[in-house]
Amino acid sequence: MATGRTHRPATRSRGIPEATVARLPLYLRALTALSERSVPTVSSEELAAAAGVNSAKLRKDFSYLGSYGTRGVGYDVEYLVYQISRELGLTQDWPVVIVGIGNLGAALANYGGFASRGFRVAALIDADPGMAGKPVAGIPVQHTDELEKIIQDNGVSIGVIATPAGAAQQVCDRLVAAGVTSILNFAPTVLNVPDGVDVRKVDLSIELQILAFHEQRKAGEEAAAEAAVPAAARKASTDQGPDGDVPAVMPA
Amino acid sequence: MATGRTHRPATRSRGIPEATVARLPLYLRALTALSERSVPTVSSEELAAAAGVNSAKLRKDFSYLGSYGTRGVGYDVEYLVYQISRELGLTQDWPVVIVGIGNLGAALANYGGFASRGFRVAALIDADPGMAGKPVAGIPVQHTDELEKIIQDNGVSIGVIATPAGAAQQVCDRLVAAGVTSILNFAPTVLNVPDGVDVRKVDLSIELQILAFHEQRKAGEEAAAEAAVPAAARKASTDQGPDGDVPAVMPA
DNA sequence: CCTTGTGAATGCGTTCACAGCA
DNA sequence: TGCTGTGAACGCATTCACAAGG
Repeated sequence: MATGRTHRPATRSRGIPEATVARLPLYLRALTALSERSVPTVSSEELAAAAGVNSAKLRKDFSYLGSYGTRGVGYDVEYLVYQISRELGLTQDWPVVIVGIGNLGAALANYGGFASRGFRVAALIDADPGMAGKPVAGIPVQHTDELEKIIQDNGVSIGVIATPAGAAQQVCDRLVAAGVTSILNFAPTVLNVPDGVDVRKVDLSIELQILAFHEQRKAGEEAAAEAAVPAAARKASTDQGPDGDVPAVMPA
Repeated sequence: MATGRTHRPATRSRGIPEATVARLPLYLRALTALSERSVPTVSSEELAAAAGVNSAKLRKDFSYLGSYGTRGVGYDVEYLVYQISRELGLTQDWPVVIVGIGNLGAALANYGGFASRGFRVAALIDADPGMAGKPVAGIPVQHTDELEKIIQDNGVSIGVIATPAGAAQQVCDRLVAAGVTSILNFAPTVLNVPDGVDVRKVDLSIELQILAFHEQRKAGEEAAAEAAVPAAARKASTDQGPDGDVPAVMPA
């Protein structure tokens, strides 16, 4: 993991486990929904169900933030929303640039979930001079030449890369040199970044391949199950081990 | 919990750890690149660098697949490509449907990385009757009414949900009822699925929030560092672990 | 009673370090 | 000699089960 640094720095570490951090946005979303329905309090059991995790995990997660619940009652929805938002740094405004305004970049620019939480699309950047000036999602696309200036003028620290794979590392280098320290990478490439820069990646192709792996195994199991009873000949031939553990890719 | 099986069933488990499975596509991509450059063999060290992991992890990962390397030499690139492809189930063809042809759905339909590995977009489905018949990425959009028929006629087992959050669960239920057993969810919702169905999710907003968390912490550390050492003493770099790896989005 | 908060137990994944083998 | 393959050690995450406390 990019971030999972294990450093034990001088200051009394605030130390929230990475796995917990990754779930906070999930809790926040569930809480926001409750808040909109004006639900005042929620138990760990209920909230866990809404977020798709189990309640013990949720309580443990919250215990890293502090003691925000009331025994015998549950958690105050509004208060928790605030605490988690603050912990995630969503009480401030994060200007974001998107580099690479193709199909995907445009889709990201149009994505509403952006503004909903502290994120603001500060600029769209593309290498195609023909795109310069054209508005996408109401924001004019700017040319790559302006990249450094844009980053600096807007104090951008988070960049989204939606370029073709071939351009990604180069764009990444420029973003980092200009001061970006967090990158969300949609290009199917491994990005090399210096220490102190976080990279998270989203890769459709990888996700599908992981699904295919499990899918294939399910098919093998079916066949094995079918063959198991009828045919007595249990040869060791099929080395395709029928072990039935299909891991939970997600809560649910 | 959807899946989280823990059972240790009869047969001796073929058991490839989930974390390993999630990295196989990464190795495969690096190997494919080497293959295209006609590199015949590669050491664990080199391949690990290309995939952005450390070599011990890579060797351990491969050890779950079998002994495909040669001591003192390394791995045969072509052979490994084949073995990993087979393990991931990419030697067969996976028809996929995309439901929800908005900005994102259209971007996914146009995404080239699909066909490159065993995946084929069998159909595009949208609830808007106005879209029916319109071609996106060369494929005519079909109406949601046809969903069940499409799934069954094409033997689709993998579905991609790119609808608005409000429609996702409903679409998911219909996909599952029609026979889909693997779902890639782009909608910002927790999907409930029966056992035996795998769900992976991709959520832009969550990724950004995780980045924001670390970003905020960096800012805090900077300030703390500045305050801690008023003037001189710039110590030996910032802590930071030795490994410069790149993360993964993974389960959740 | 109820539900939170948390030590303790367990399980999984990563890393280490070296034995085994071309 | 050099690199793979792997047992063992370690560390992180999850789960259990119950004490604490409204």
